[in-house]
Amino acid sequence: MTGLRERQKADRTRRILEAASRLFRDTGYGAIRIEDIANAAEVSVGTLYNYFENKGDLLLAIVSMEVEEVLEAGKAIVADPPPDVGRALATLIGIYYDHSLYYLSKETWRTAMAISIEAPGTPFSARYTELDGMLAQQVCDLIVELQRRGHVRGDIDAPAMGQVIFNNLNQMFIEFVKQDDMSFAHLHSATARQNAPLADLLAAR
Amino acid sequence: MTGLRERQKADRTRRILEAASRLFRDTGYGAIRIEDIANAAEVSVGTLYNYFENKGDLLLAIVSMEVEEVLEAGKAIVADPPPDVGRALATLIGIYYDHSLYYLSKETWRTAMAISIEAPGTPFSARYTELDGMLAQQVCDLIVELQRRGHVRGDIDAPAMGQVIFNNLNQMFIEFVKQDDMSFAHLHSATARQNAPLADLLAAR
DNA sequence: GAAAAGAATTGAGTTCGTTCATTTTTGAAG
DNA sequence: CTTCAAAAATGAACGAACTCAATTCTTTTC
Repeated sequence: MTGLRERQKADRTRRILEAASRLFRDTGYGAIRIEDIANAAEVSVGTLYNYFENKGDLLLAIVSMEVEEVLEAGKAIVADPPPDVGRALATLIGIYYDHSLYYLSKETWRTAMAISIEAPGTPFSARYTELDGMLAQQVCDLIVELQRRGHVRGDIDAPAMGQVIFNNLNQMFIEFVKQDDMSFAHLHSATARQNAPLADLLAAR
Repeated sequence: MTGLRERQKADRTRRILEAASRLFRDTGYGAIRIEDIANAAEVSVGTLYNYFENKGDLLLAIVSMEVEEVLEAGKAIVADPPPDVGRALATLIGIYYDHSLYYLSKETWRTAMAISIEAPGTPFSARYTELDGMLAQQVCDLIVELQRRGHVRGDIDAPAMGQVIFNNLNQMFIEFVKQDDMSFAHLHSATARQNAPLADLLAAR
């Protein structure tokens, strides 16, 4: 049976997440005070801190939900990838990049990534890091799938190469959000150039 | 002529940097208050803010000095690298990694990297980012030098591959500082495994 | 259904980074 | 040496994240 206490808890969590999500999106993480979120969610400041360790952890809870979506979207590519390695990688990475700025601004990404590095022990920071690992795993899975289909050399160390490719796209994404004037097009082309020799290495001849 | 005002300015900068460096090292960035640094440096809080934009920028000024040392140390390797690509990369990366924890703790690195992502516009954040770019350039330089000596294929896109290798080691370093229980040995071996296929790709036959 | 136990909420208080109006110091000009 | 303007230093005040002792609400027990 679902008790009153349990229902109220779930409802408060939802209200806090929705309020924070909307306020962060509309006005930016830095400009919103905890009190603003608490008011909008109709809870007290103290209660908010019963649900989330701190302001940063609340942000990472929101960001994690977005990453979960990206991960889900990536599954389709891994399940049925283009036969060309370069094309397959570009498609998967394209999904990652294109989803990223749909809900979250560069400023929000900067804050989220900064927090995940600075405070890795917090619950949703751990969750975010875990999801990051799952994205890396997905790149590895793509390579393995292409190996299975004979489009990638069988003697390639898929986990190692997948990690390298993921680390590179991750770092490029950091550069991208660090520079407000860097365009999506530039991010895509820079990553494509870097992936070209790697795709060449992977490709079965 | 070097006026009094100029000398006092340089002296205050030095005192602030030395005080902050010592206090951050001894007690950790988070535990030290601006007031503590100001007291130790024998300046007022307001004065400290005339010299550094904020607490984070002061930390990045300190960290940047360490990165400058690493960059300097790397020059020797680029000037006279081992002929084997894998060995050459491992040597250069070894210098980067080994220097890193000599003066600065994992906690300090986490904070510094977080700040450089979150507040990229601050003076010493920009300096730190610039130095990071110079490290990446150094990896590229190493590859070019090995190309020149005939130990790396001439048709390799050195800037692209150098960037990939640097981005990977950078990201691995982030993972390293995020996990307090991750050892140096693990960092080295993971990076070595990832670099193996890349070295293979680069090597002239 | 009353009462006790336990769980969760509350908001005033604390702490610390940062600001800025005022004061002090320095260098230049007469 | 005195005066003046510009530069720099100062620390009290401010704002926002976070805490915690007191209070209120749920659940359980008899």
